[in-house]
Amino acid sequence: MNKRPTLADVAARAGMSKTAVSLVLNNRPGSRLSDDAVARIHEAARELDYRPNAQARSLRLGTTGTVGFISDDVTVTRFASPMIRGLLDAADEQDRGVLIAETFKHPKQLRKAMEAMVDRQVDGLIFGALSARLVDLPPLPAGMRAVTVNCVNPEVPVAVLPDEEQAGYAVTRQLLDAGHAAGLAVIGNAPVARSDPRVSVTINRRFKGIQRALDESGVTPVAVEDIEFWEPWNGYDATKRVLESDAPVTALLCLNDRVSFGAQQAMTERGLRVPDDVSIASFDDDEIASYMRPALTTARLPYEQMGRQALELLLRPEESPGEHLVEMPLQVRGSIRPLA
Amino acid sequence: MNKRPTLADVAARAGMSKTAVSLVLNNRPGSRLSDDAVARIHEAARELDYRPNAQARSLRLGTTGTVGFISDDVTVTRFASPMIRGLLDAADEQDRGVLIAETFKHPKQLRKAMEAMVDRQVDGLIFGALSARLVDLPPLPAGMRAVTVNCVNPEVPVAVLPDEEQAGYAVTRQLLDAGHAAGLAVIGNAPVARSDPRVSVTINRRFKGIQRALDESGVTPVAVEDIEFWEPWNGYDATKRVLESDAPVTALLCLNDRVSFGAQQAMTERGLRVPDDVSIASFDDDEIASYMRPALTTARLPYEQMGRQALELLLRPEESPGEHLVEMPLQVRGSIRPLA
DNA sequence: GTCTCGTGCTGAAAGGTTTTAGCACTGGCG
DNA sequence: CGCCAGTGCTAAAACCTTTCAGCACGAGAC
Repeated sequence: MNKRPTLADVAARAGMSKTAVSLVLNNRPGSRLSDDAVARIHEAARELDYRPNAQARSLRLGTTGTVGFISDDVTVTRFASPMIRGLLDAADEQDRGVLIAETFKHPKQLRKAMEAMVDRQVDGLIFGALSARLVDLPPLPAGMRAVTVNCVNPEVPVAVLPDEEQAGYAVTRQLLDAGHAAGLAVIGNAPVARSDPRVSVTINRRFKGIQRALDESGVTPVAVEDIEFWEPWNGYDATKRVLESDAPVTALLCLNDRVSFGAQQAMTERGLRVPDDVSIASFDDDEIASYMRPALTTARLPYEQMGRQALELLLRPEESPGEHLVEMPLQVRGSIRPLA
Repeated sequence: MNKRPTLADVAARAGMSKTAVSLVLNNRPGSRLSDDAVARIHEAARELDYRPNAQARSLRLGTTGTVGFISDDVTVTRFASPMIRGLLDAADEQDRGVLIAETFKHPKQLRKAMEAMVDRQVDGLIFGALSARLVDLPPLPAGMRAVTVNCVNPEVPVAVLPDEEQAGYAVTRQLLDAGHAAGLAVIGNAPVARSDPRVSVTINRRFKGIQRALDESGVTPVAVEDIEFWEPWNGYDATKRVLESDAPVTALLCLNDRVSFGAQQAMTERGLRVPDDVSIASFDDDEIASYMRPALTTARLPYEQMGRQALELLLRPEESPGEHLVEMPLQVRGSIRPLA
């Protein structure tokens, strides 16, 4: 039952002082130790399989090499997974640990999670949210670095968000370029959500991008259906309404993939096929998008990139305040048929 | 730019020694301080908003109040989310922090992740995997507590697994009880996976439970289709084969929900409806199961419970070695039609 | 009047690291 | 010879907590 070797053990074995060992192992420039001494120290450390005690080091340094990730619900939803992946990946590259907490229940929980992390002396905090919205946060301790990802907060200087305007433009462009200018229906206008930043700060940008593409080509949709929540059954209902209205629809621009999924079911029920009868494109690249047949053309929410970028921005010494937009790449699959 | 207050600050303010403050704040039994002193100390701590320095405490105590969670891929997939939720939830209740890492790339990464956590002196390690399989782990440091969740390893004494045998039985029972004894097809036998514990240690139990229910009622399926990987397109193909064989099928027992999803597509294409023409039941309660119309009857993989239980077992002082099976609750939805 | 015991409290060490300040020695220069 | 600069190295403090050992004092017992 022998404990972990300490710096002192290494020093003793190498016949040097703790100072010397510390200097060598952290190879501090300017410490002029003989080559012989350096070699002996390295050898002793290797033999003992010495690993520094992180607590002791943090205590001395006031820094832990650990960052905290706090999310409302993200951690905990399928949406989150790629975000965490990106974050962990980047953290690993920079030899940082990641402490994680979720706070989906209550502001009190958020405060508690933050305190727990601050007590553990994290070097920075990343706040993530499920939907890209304005979030409330308790005041940050002075000097605490922070970045928000997929959300914004006035106290936090740097935010990582998906570039929804670009995506709105790209998806619409894709449909128009395929010749669907005359028969385009938009499934999922969301008047309520669009007016409340606490629901989403980016949703309007998605629409703005869509509008820009439409204006550019002088196109007016043949139908625009409101949906309050972008869920499959609502997409199903809305699509049904459009199909029953006898509007000359050749393509559905759905506001997300779950809506597309519902839309496709509605079409299948009426004997319409994708993309032969009606094309579909949408947003998010939800898992479901690749299960559908044909697979869905969609603009991907780049969660992994966002997670990665959040961590890198947090650790980057030079502040780069402001919004960092991450491109939403278009996944071109089989759901759009080019019209002759 | 004032730093956090320390124990010494509180002591000074209360006119007491650091010892006294420590005693009071951790209310150690047997330390007999006057009521007056206790009150003064609490007051001083409150006024300064004192919070103990976690590193210093850990250094002294050799314990950090933090557990590590390492997963192959779990962190990072939608499967994982509920597991992490359960784990974080339980951790929060016990005032533990959770350090997280993933190792989906390489054994070397796993080793590195473990070392990082051991260096940070976690009080215990939880290993999670995407599929319930036998995993390789580097040797654990002596005295390190550990539990595996959704995987097993000979070095780790306690493992948390879903109770697949019970689920197999329950799902099959549900179909048989609905009168489908004479027309039951099994979609997704997986001969290769069944023979390799490094792919899955639980898959055989699922089949065992199915078999038990079949034997109990003296039922032989009208078809058993092999599928190597349980993905939608394979389910689609397998179902198509069954439908084309003209076997008198009234119900499909699919081995997971993604297979069900593909199966349903194959049926829709042939103009068959669920559940009117054919019933379906399966396993996992994947997100997709609730999107399907009708929603799928399925045995839920209880990831959240498993995560929670893993953490609780890790922290429970009395060892309870062995496998801990968590029930897979049957989600009864609309995909099974009772036959008259 | 001395001993013993209980009460209320504190000093100092320990835990493992980093870092500042400085010691001892050598060789070269005036 | 005396001085200085450079070289190779180390003692000790500091980071903040917990806890062991024990001090001082007063009261009661003998």
